[in-house]
Amino acid sequence: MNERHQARPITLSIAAVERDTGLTKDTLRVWERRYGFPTPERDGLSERAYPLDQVEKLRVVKRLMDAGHRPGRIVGLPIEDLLRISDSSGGSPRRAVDTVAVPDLRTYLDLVRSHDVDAVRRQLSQAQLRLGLARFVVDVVSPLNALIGDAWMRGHLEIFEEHLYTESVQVLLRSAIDGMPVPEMGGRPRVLLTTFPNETHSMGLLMAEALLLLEGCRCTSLGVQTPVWDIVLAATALRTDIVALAFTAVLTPAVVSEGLAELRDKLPQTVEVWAGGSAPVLHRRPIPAVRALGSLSDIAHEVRRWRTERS
Amino acid sequence: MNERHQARPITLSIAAVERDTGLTKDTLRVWERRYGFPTPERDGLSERAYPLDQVEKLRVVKRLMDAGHRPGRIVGLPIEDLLRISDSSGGSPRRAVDTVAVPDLRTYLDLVRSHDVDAVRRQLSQAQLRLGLARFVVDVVSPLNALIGDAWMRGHLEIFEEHLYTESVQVLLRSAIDGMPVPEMGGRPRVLLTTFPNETHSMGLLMAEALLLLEGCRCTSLGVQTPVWDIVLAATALRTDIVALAFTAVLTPAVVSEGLAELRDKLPQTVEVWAGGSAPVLHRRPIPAVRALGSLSDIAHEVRRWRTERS
DNA sequence: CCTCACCTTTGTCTTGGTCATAAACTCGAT
DNA sequence: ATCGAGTTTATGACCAAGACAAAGGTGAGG
Repeated sequence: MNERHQARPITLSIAAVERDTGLTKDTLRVWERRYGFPTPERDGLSERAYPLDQVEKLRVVKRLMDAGHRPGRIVGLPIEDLLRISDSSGGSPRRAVDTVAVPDLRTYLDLVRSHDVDAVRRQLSQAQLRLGLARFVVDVVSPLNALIGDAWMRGHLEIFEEHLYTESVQVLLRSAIDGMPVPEMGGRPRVLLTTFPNETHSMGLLMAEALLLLEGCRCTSLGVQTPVWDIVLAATALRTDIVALAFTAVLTPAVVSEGLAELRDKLPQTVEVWAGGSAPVLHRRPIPAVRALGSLSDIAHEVRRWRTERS
Repeated sequence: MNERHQARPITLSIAAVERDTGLTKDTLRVWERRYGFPTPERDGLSERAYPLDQVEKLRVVKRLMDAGHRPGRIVGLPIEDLLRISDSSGGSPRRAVDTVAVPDLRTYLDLVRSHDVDAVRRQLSQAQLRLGLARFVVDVVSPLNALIGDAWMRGHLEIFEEHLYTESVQVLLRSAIDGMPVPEMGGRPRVLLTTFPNETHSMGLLMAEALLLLEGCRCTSLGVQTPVWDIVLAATALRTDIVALAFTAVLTPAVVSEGLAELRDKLPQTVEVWAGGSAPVLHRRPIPAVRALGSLSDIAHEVRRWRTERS
């Protein structure tokens, strides 16, 4: 074969960068105009061609913006500075989990990097049995997601490795959910799980569903990407008590806030809205009558509160 | 409550229409200029606001385009004509399945519309046990997907109803896959399953995985949206024999063709590429050394062919 | 310390243009 | 009539520059 074979592409089109970074074409162009970054080359006929290192920096910038930084202040900085900021601020506020029962998360990372899917699943499965499903989700899966996401952003992990990990965890969680005893027919609360349009990450839904089932809730998942109006229709049709939404940082703060406000407005007062996940807006700007859950472990408390209030 | 409560939105922004129809903002604007359709109103300050009926027509037009029609010829037609065309051409070429063993698909549709999730799952589960997994996938799930998609496109089904159906089927398929005996360690072929970026439908992957497992293949799914280069990396790392891709009509023909050609180019010759699903390009424009599977039932034949050739 | 008014930053939408590519068409030769 | 080559048309992605609303930040006055 010639040298084209196995040749990794060295530049990406604007559409590809939009896919990879989550920054729209409009934004990419306007940054170039305003901040002088990125500075794509031009291909055969004068279309933007982004070198890989710039795409990587864009990913880091996006991650920092999701954490609350503003582009004007950070796009000019060299990537080392960005990573330093990412380390110091984003850090890991929660620490000191039971390090005896919870093996070092880095072992999982290494296992993923070894591409031994079976070993990853075995190790995860063992952890789940050892810790129980609730602790497994809260103390292993959730922080591991963060660790994997971070490693990916820094280029320490290939996308397909991240996919292998995600797929393994999801298979395990679904299997655990599938195997759990279904709460009795009249069980309450009835929870409807979904995400907003453009939010394609279903892992949060799975983790929440597992924890809700452990609390004896009846769960119905709509999967991802349900428009607000359809959430309302579904909640009504299914006589839902609680609508639980999962968020990552893919949606803009405005979309999240407006969506939640609109949903809150269109749902009957008796239906609660819970929002959780890693989107920082949820806690920076609380929406009236929407409960922002700061962490997965809040789910159990909230379910008990709900039951108390309705009894 | 005031009249805002439970008020369905009557127009959509251009971004919302892009989401709902799969037509890009650029395309929507250029159609307006060239063909005089759609004709969005303008909101408070001169931004396009698309009435719902126009969005519905856009969905139908998109569906027809996916079936090979060209926009210039059809955007001018009234929606009734479009639906008629859709009926006659798209029709249902495959018929006369065993109507004794396979209950009328419309029963499922009615069940979905009744919002009784448990009943839907029960009915599907019974069908799976009655027919066996292979026939269930090929004769029930696959045509039912088409039926549901069609009903949704015509506005006979709410989005959330479609989500309820999808979720039910996926839970069932995953559970079936989970419960199947894992082929022995050395089992071949080893198949890698995934989709291209922007292709978020995982149902095709699940159906394929079920059928492949029934043939004794060792499957690894990367989930959806894997970039071409990462598919190559994964195939190499996992010593894959076959890369199986699933397509719907969300990706443009160009993206599909180029992606497959690029993938084919970067993979070792010894690794086969299989492509399946409802994207019409696959069969209109064959890609060298890529096997386009016309239907799910081809999977079994192809696996046997592979084994014969390698023995 | 809170609040309101003002300024700055930022992303999305706007118009109107260029261009490569694929489909459709034309026409001559077999 | 059928095929193939060359030409025209249709189509969607990209581009530039500008406008503007909304969110974020700042400072003065209570």
